Amino acid sequence: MRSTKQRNIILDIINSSYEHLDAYGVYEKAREKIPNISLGTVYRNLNSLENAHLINVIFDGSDKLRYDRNENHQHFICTKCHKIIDIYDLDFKNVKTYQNNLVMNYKIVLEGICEECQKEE
Amino acid sequence: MRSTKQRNIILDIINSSYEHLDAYGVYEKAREKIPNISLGTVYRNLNSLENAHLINVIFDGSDKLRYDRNENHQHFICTKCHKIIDIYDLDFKNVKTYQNNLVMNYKIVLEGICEECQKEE
DNA sequence: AATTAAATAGTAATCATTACTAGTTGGAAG
DNA sequence: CTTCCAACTAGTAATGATTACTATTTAATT
Repeated sequence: MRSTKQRNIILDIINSSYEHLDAYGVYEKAREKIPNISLGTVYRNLNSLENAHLINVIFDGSDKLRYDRNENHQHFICTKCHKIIDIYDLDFKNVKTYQNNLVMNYKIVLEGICEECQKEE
Repeated sequence: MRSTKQRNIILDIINSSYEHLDAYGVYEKAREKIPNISLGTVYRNLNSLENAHLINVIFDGSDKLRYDRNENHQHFICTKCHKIIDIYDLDFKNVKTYQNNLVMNYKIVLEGICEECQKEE
């Protein structure tokens, strides 16, 4: 992965934001620095940065993905308005509520490379 | 939520399958029972069943969502081929591997209704 | 049996994301 | 420093999963 002006700016936007931006939001912020940056470039870099484990994707239940810093924390996601709240103090012994948010269920996903894909190439 | 033939069959397909079907896969299985069922009906019912917490959605990193039984278990998802593996014996003390799958990172999401949305109606 | 809101089939529309193309550039190797 | 080329970019077109729409049907209550 080469270091380009576009990629560095996109990574910086994600790392310095606490807004859980979607691709278009990143695009808008990136245009402040590079006015003619292409939306396709933003998508391509968000994907490659995610593959390189430099940023994270969040599926919030809406039709668009959101992007997040690569920092150890968890999320509460509202199933009505799709708001994302960062969690730094998760206590699994009592998760019926988190602060004043009502928790209905939780999901744990391990991500990685499966046995078959490890064998390839 | 009314009980319809279509909705009951869709719920039954999800509950009796271990394949983590996507919407089109559910549609294909549903057509075996109701040949002229509409794809829109499948999408609409998958959404309403999920809102009613009768089934679960899984985001596997691909461009389509997948649907799962509402049963307490977790998932390993391969970031290369998007394979989903059910986990019934998650041990958080050692998650560098799960069986022979290499775990790169994990995500925990609490889902529910945020403080603001609880106030509404 | 009448009523009506919710659901359906079939089709059209949306729009987030990806693909494509011609031109540009990072950075490795001489 | 120059050459070189795979990786990258801007701009635009295409894709396709999902949702919206409309006329008709139906669950289930009174």
